[in-house]
Amino acid sequence: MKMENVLQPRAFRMTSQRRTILEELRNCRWHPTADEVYERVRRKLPRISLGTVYRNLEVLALQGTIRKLDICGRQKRFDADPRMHCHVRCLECGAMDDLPLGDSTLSRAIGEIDASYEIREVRLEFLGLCPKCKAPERACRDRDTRRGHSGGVGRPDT
Amino acid sequence: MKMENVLQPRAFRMTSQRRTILEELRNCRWHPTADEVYERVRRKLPRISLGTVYRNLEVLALQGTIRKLDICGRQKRFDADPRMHCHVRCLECGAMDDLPLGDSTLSRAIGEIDASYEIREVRLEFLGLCPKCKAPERACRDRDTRRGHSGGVGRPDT
DNA sequence: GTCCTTGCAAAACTTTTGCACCAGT
DNA sequence: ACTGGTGCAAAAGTTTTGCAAGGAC
Repeated sequence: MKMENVLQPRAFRMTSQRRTILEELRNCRWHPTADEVYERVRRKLPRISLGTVYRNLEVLALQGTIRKLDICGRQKRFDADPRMHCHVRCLECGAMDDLPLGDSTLSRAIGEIDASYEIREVRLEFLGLCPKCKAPERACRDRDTRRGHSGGVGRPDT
Repeated sequence: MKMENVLQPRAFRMTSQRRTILEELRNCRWHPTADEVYERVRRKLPRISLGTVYRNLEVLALQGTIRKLDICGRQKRFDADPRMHCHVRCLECGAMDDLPLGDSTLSRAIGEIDASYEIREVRLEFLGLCPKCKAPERACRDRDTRRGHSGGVGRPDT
C-alpha cells in the first residue's frame, strides 16, 4: 500500500503480523526503532519482512493506536502509549525513557530522573498547522515535495 | 575526518567553506536542512561538496557555534542560534519557526503563534546522560553498537 | 612542514515502493 | 469475491567516509 493511500483507508484488517507488532511494541519497556521491533517480531514470525513492520507501524500510528516519535536522532522510534507524555533521552546513546509520571507529583517525577540522568537540556516544542497549511488545504502539501525548502513558510530567501 | 575523531580535535581551522556555511546559516530566517544550506552556499562557492557541508555543520555544532536540531522529521535541521529557545513546527509541511520570544512576555509570544498556527500538540523533552553513560565512560558507548538493547541504538546525536 | 579540510565518489543506513501472491472479512 | 496486507527486492533519500590533493597556521 502506498503511504498516500493510507490516508483514506476503507478499513483496517487485523493480521497476525499487525497483532504481533502491536504486542511486541507494548511489551517493550523503551521506545524501539522500527528495526528493533522487526527483530523482536521476527522471533515469533520468522518470515515477516522489514517493509511490513514499517507499513504496520505507520498504519497503527495513523489510527492513533501507537505514536511515532519523530523527535529522535537517526532512526524514528515508536511508542505504544499514544497519550501525551514527556520523554527523557540520553544524548550519548539515545536511550529513551518516559518521564515517570505515574501517580507521583511532578516534582517527584522530575526528581527521579534528575537523580538517575544528568540532565543537560530541556526542549519545548509546539506542533500544529502553520498558517499556510491551516486553511488552503493543498497549498502546503505541494511544497512538501522535497527540495522545495520544506521549512519554507514562504519566508523570503535572504 | 572521521566523525569519531572530531570528538577530540586538536584545533579547528577557519576555511572559506566553513565561514560561508556559517554565514549562510545565520542569514537564513528559518532552520534549514543540510542540503538547503548546501544549495545556498553553492551560490557563493560553486565547487563546494555536500559532504563538506555535512562535516562543517557537524563541527560547528560540536563547537557549540550552531545547534543541530534532531527534533524534526526526515532530515535534520540546523539552527544558527545555539541558545536554548522553543520551536513551533508544522505537522503538515515541516516548517519550523522559533517561538517569537523577543522582549515580549511569554503569553504574548504564545498568543502570537496561537493566532497564526493551529497548535495541536506540545512536547516537552529532557535531554542528558543516562545512568549508564553518566559515569562508566565506556559502558554506554559499547551499547551504541546498534541492536544493543534499550537506548543502545542510534548515535549520540548532537 | 604539519595535519586539518576539501572534493569526489562510493558506501552505509533508514525508509518507501512496485509487484505478484496471499488472506481477512 | 473483494480488496487490503505481505514478502521480496529494488529504489529512494539522507548522512557518513576513504582517499589523495589542497590549504590554514
